[in-house]
Amino acid sequence: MHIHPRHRAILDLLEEKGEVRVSDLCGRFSVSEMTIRRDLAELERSGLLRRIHGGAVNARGRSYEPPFLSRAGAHQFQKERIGKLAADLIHDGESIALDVGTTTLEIARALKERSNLNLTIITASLHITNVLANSPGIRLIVVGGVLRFGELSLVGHLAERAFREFYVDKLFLGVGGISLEAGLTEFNLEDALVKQAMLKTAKERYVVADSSKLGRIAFTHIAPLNDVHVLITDSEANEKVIQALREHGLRVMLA
Amino acid sequence: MHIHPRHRAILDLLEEKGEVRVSDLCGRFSVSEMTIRRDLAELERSGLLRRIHGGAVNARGRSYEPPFLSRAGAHQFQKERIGKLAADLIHDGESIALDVGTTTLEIARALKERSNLNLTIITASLHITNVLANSPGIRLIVVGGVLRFGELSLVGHLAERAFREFYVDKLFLGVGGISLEAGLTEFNLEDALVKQAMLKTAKERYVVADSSKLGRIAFTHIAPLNDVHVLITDSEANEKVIQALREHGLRVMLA
DNA sequence: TTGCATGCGCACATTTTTTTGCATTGACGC
DNA sequence: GCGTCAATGCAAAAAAATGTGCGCATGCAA
Repeated sequence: MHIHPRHRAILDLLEEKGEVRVSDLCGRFSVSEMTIRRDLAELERSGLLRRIHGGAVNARGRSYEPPFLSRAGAHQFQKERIGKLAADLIHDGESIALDVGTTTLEIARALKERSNLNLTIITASLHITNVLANSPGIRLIVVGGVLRFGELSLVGHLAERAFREFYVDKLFLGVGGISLEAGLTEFNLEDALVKQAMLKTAKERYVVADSSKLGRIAFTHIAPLNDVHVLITDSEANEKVIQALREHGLRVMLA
Repeated sequence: MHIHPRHRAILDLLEEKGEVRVSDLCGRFSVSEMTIRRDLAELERSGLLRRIHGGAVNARGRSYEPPFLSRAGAHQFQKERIGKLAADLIHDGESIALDVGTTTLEIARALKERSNLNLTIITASLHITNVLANSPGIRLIVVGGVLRFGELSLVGHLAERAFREFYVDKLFLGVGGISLEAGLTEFNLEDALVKQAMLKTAKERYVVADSSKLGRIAFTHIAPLNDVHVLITDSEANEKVIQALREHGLRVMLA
């Protein structure tokens, strides 16, 4: 990729100060504010910084997170964008299944931001439950099961059966990998079984996966690609891979 | 999600001091009180702090809603003693059902302290789940259900059915009231239904109730006194009431 | 009770920043 | 020379952040 020297300089400044302002940068580089905004927008798309009103801050070191929620640092920014886009697809009154995972957790966070939304949400993730607890307007159904440490996900026959009993408008599924050859795959067998159950009961089925998951094959098979309708990923994704997935009949949305 | 540096600074201050005031913050950041109020409102919506009159306090650590917290304060010492005593009755290898409530939560906390204990615990309380998550040796089964705000308890047919499917060695039940006339009673109907389901599947059935619950009658009937074997309460309890309960065949333990 | 002080939050005004559409520039290849 | 294309600038419109005025609630002291 051809990197603009100004971009490099902006990132250096950001590294040094932690925060930069549009008004400051345009003077420093003798360009218009418009140009700086475009620069920042592009750098933000690459996940190298985060835009704020009037400037930008370092993408790393966002520290005010509730401690009990572990942030998966990797591709965090892409996940947030995916989460936001997914949340925007959800309409008032719908019933939604939210899978376990850091990307789906971002959907939950984005949903919490949107108020006056009446939703029924079913999930096997206690992280998501903790985020959405006490959100007015959201009726939260937690499936039962054995608690899997770390992920705080519920697995086992209680979980699988619970999903079989509810029919939802939309499912947002997280995966360990998605590829043409192996379809949807996952690292943990028990989680995979739950995912299979989820897939059976949803009208519209979305996979959310940041670009690092594309083309990757994890340990267990979940389902063939055809079982889902839409993939939501981020704009860093390799174009050829996306094209191939589209030709396979999958609708792909870029966040 | 907004990354406003001021938000970040407010949270840092909060972390340091434990409490911040609107009037102080608006001077510190040279903005109007209105702006600070808006900031605090937004941060509260994200669950990062708790608003109080004139300012905000840290929400981290014990991160949940007022109703539960305020109730947790009452008779806290007694509850801790009861929890400790109950936990001491639990032996390695047993399976345990832990009911929803502040007293049973203390049992969970006491259990977490005791290491090298292999247990299977089933519960409908997300507070308890959060306490016991990642405790080595404890296999945690969470029943499913609809999340009841405030209590963070799971209710409904998923919860009831889950309890019916597991047989446990010991059940520790919390109640809203316990009396000779009305037996075991509870404030919330849905919780009461779940409690009934729990009672059916346990070999040894304990009620934990601090002395303020004795002689009190809450809204719904759970079960007659005969359905439980032991009451664990604190030593503040009225002796006559205890005597009466003992004569009725209930074993009473004082913590 | 009344009056006062404090704090809250809505509605609207103001300021700042961003977005958008379009024009301009200059490098590059033909 | 000339068309193309990416980079840039400009200005109007839109959106976001902030400030101000005002009514309301609460607590406290006269």
